[in-house]
Amino acid sequence: MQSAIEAIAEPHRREILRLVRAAELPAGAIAAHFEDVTRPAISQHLRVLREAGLLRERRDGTRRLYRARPEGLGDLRRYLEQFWDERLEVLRREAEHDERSGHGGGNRN
Amino acid sequence: MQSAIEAIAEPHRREILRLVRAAELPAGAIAAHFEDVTRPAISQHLRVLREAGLLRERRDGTRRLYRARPEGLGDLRRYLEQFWDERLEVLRREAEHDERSGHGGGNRN
DNA sequence: CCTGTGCGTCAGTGGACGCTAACGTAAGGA
DNA sequence: TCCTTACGTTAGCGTCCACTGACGCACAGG
Repeated sequence: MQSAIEAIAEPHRREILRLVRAAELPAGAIAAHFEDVTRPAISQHLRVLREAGLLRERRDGTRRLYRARPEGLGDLRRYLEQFWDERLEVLRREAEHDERSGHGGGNRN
Repeated sequence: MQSAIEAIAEPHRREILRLVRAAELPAGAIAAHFEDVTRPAISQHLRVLREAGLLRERRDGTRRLYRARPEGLGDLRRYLEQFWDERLEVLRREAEHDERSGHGGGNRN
C-alpha cells in the first residue's frame, strides 16, 4: 500500500492514471499530453506506477501500451473505508453516551 | 486533496492517525508511542496532519489534545471510489463488446 | 516571581525525489 | 544493412522533506 500512496501522491502520476483510466495509450501519446515535462520523466513515472501495481503494460511492436489497473488501489481504498467505518462507529458510540448522560446531543458538525 | 495524500504518504503520520482515530491524546502521549523518533519530529507531523485537515486540535491548559478528523479524507476517498466505479463501467462495456463480437468473454481476473 | 512542565518552532543536515540531457536498445521499413 | 521510430535507462543536479538539537512560549504551582 505504501508504494501505491507514494505513486498517487505525485500530480503528474495522477494525471497519467486519469489518461489511461478508460483507454489504453502508448507511452508517447501519454507524454504528448504534458507540455512542461519531457518524455523520459514520463517514462520514469510510468515505471513508478507500474511497480506500484497501478499500471498494466502491454507491448505491441516497438510501442508499449499502458492501462490503469484500479485493483492496485484496493488496499488504499479499504484503508480509507475502514477509517470511515470507524468514524461512524465513534459517532454512534458518542450518541449513545450522550443519551444516557442526558446531554441531549451536541452539534454534530 | 493533494495535502491529504502527502500527509498520509508518511508511515509515521498514518500511525499517528491510527492512534488518535478512536481516542483523543495529548501530543506527549503520541510522541511517547514512537521510539525511533524525537518529540519535535512528531510535533511537525502533527502540524502537517492538522494543516491537511486530518486532525483536530483542542487545548487544555498546557496540553494540546489531538483527534482524528476522518472527513479530511473525504475527497481522497471519493477520488478512489470514482476510480472504482469507472473500473466497473469499463468491465461492463467490455462485456457488452465481447458479447456483440461473439468472443464469449476472456479472463476477468 | 521563579521553577517545572508541555509543546511548538527554527536552523541546519542528510537523504530521497523529480527533472533533463545523453545514451542504449529493440522493432520495423527501404 | 542502414535508418528511423518508440521507448527505457543512466548520470548528474536542484529541490524538497524528515529529522535532530537548541531555543522560545504559555500555563500551573509554590
